[in-house]
Amino acid sequence: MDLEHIELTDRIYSRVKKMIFDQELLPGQKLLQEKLSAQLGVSRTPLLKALHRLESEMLVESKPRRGLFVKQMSVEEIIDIFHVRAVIEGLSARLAAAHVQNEHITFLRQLFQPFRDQHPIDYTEYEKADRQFHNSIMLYSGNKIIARLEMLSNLHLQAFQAGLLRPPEETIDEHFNIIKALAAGDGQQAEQFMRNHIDKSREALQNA
Amino acid sequence: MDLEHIELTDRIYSRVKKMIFDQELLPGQKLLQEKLSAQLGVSRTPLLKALHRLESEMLVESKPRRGLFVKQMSVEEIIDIFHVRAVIEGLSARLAAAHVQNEHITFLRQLFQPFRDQHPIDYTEYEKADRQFHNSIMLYSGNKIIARLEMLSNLHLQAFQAGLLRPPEETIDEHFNIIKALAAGDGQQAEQFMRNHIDKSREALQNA
DNA sequence: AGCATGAATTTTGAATTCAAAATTCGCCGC
DNA sequence: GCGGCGAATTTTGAATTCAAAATTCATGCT
Repeated sequence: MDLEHIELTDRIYSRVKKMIFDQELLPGQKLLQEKLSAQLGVSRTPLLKALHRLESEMLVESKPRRGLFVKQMSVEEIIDIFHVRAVIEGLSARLAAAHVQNEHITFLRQLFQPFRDQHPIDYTEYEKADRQFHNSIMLYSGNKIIARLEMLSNLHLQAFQAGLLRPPEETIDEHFNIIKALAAGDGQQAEQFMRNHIDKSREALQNA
Repeated sequence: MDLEHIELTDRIYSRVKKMIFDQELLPGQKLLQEKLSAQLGVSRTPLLKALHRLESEMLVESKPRRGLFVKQMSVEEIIDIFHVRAVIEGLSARLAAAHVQNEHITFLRQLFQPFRDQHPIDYTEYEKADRQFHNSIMLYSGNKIIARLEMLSNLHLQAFQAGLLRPPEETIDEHFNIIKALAAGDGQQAEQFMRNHIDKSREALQNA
């Protein structure tokens, strides 16, 4: 019984995901299966499995009989995602408040500490911290279904790169307020703060 | 250019999904790829693609090197799902209130009309109406991401069959109240009613 | 030159084949 | 009779092959 074995598909999945996040594969680009699988040194079978998984995470899009493409998000879709994020992450914050640990709070604080007096703020670094912040709270919720939806908070990359989102200067305090509510174990307030935080970003997007 | 063509995988996907809902394939049961694909008259390739799609919808579970199984939900997981449903469907109701059509309202009302003075209520029929009600409102939200999460409201089947949920007599009025709020275009209230409705079912589940 | 037609090439979707891991089954000792 | 051991069988994960559809390319026509 070989429980250690890591599936080829899983490794390919991670590599392709990274390629998309690193912009080695660009939004809208067609994914030539033969070429990509050759590049990765595997057959089309595990590559396809990985790509279908990414499709379910909305990073890849399939056009039947046409091929698979790196998903290109429209502003409308990003707005839809933000609506969903607001309520899902609001719920996460509420649930997390009930059983968050001290180490968790410390970790969340430390994520944004470097930017408190950094001028100008390194947007790319801040964006990474932001992603970690949101992903962590979803994990701390302890809800397994939310864990599956984590990808929702990884999808606004394009909007961020296009400069469509609010600048760090505007959001950093909101993050600390959420952390405060979590630390106080106040689920209602944590939920409210998180929802407002994400809703404001959506509104910025809608007015852009 | 053959746009009409329906992929084999898609047909297999629908058939297997139906088999699961119809309990031809039982929760926890192992899915023997060779046998199932033979039954369906296809090779393992399109069957596997379909099963992986169902996996992303949480109807099927994969245990690496062990095989694919019809997913068996634990009560904890169902509770997690209800937490998520409450906020997602609450959001759906709020968004739907903004642009719901008269025909939609009529359709929703007509779903529950038969049960108003039916005694005793046919639980199986009511469950179908309930599913349609929730799915419809998610569609009326107009949010494409919510449409992708529709499956969440199709997953409590087991809980229902186990008699763990609230009886129709208790929920029918809640449904009509939601419809009223939608008809009035009151998004806030529609959201509140929907959240309460689903949260109450979750609480019933937690106390069972 | 620009466009339409159709042949050549590429690429996808599906079936088949193959190797490695897991499961089953029968044998043996106790 | 029961439990463990190992060979036979089954099943999975991955590669390869094959057919059908889509795309590209070349040719000839206006």
